[in-house]
Amino acid sequence: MNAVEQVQQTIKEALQQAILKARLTDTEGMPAIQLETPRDKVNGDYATNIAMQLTKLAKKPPRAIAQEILDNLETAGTVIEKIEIAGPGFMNISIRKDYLTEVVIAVLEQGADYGRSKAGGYVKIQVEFVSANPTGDLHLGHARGASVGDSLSNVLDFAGYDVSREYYINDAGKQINNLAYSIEARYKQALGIDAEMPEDGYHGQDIINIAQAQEKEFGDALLQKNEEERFAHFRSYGLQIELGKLQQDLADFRVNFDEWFSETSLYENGKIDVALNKLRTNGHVFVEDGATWFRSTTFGDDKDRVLIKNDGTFTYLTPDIAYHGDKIARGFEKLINIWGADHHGYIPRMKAAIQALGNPEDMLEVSVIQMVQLYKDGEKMKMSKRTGKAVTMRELVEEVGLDAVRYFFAMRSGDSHMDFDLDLAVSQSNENPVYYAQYAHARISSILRAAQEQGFTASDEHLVLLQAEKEIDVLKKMGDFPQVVAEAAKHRSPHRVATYIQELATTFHSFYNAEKVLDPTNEDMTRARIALITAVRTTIANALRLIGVSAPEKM
RNA sequence: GCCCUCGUGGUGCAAUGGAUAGCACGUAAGCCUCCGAAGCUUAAAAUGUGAGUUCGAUUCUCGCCGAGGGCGCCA
Repeated sequence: MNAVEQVQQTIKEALQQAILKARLTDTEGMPAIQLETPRDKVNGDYATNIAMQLTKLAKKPPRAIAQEILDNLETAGTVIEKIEIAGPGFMNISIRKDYLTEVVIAVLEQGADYGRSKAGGYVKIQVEFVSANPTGDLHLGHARGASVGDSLSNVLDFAGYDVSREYYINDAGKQINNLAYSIEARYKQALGIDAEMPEDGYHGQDIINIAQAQEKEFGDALLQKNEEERFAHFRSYGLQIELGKLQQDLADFRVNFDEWFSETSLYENGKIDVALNKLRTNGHVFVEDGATWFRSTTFGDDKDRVLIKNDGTFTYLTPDIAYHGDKIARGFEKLINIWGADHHGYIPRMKAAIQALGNPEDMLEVSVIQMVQLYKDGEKMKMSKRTGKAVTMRELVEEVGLDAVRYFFAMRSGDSHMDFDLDLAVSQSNENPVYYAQYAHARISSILRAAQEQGFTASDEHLVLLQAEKEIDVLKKMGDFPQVVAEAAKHRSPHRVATYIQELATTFHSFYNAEKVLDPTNEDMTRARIALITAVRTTIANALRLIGVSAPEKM
């Protein structure tokens, strides 16, 4: 517990004591006391709506309850400087100014860990995201999914969850066969043979490149192999290349996974049968029209789903159920899947499967990431000019820059349909929001460099001097960070961190314009302010790190 | 037709059921002999619509209107 949390804890305990003393409820009925930071600072440093929450229990109007709490509250000698009733029954609390500066000490002590908390209780949680088929390049939508998934994972980790990031490789189904056939066709074409692409083939440039590389390496030698061998070769080779490319693209996007889980391994380890048997044992499977079905309607799906087709092969659902069964068997208490909006119709059957395997429905959470629309020159732009295909993640990063892409996706809630303004993201000017936060970090770095040259050092001995309005604003905003992270984790909304970064940068810039940090005529104040801005820089860097954006010392 | 997501200033987005609805772009007016003006200050401008639940609704429920997505023994 850092210094700020201790202050909050002290206030909560004092309120609880007062409530008990006033006999408004007993220990059993005591609601959790929420301290929020009021929007408007005339309403104090903290506010609580506890009096409103107690209306039902105490059967009195909120303001009367608030008054009774006040009458029984011991404030002498505590951090509470002032407490008053406001509006419909809020209790606004001002704390002694010398306690506000505790946050600076907390940040300087915790450094890169400032903002970390135990809010998540170390629940074992798995986040599965991207999971694009290894049959081509990642595109725009994957970039958003990767950004949101990675940011969410970072936030969960920081908020005290035990997080694992996982990518599910669809390396077993029909699409991989199509990949192999597509490479084969391109290979033949590279040899000058008239070959037709398969009906559901992949027409991307990457496939042509792979085939041409094969032609260079083997000439026509692969034609000598029998069809089965050649197919197996293209299949495994294509998979290796495509997967390697995915991994590289994601690493370059600052997204790293703990586990790359192969669909094929489910077949090899017999896990599909394990899952099917469990569904059968639990009575959720039936046979009809020559197919084997999962009675998902038992769990609210709008129709039952085929598991084994009448040709004896599995539908895509079957290994997916086995996969989720395996996740649970590995001990995860919570599964979060991040899916594109085009898969959202799949949620009810997957949730049904989770339940059919004997688990609570809410064990699986699916975050749906809505579509991204690129705009350039005010016009909708779906296709890449270069390739005529959907814009790839790599192209987007090349054009816009990694930080801007990560920031733009991190800014938005995943469930909002998003318009990505390419001109704004590309612009290297004050119009671009990513620079705003980075600029604050660079600016502080610059001041600290100057401080060092002039022989100033930080000191936490004179923090009490930080009394100016803008300084108080910065202190309070900085103190909010751990709670912001915890809330972002709880609501699975990493974009709240981006919103926070914006706010913290604003309070800093505003402070900067109002007060001079380096002042040779006031060394104590200077040293206190250096401590303050050092803490701000750490907080901004930590927050930027959570959303995968760099914190530059110079720009 | 059924299901899901979303409707907030001119535009793009925020807001655990709480106080005077935030931010950015754009618009208008100011601020650098001074630590980085990619900054600051000020102004105008918004909850699609109709009911309901509640002390209190941008938030929850239902209807309507609008946008996107999904409804396969494809993945």
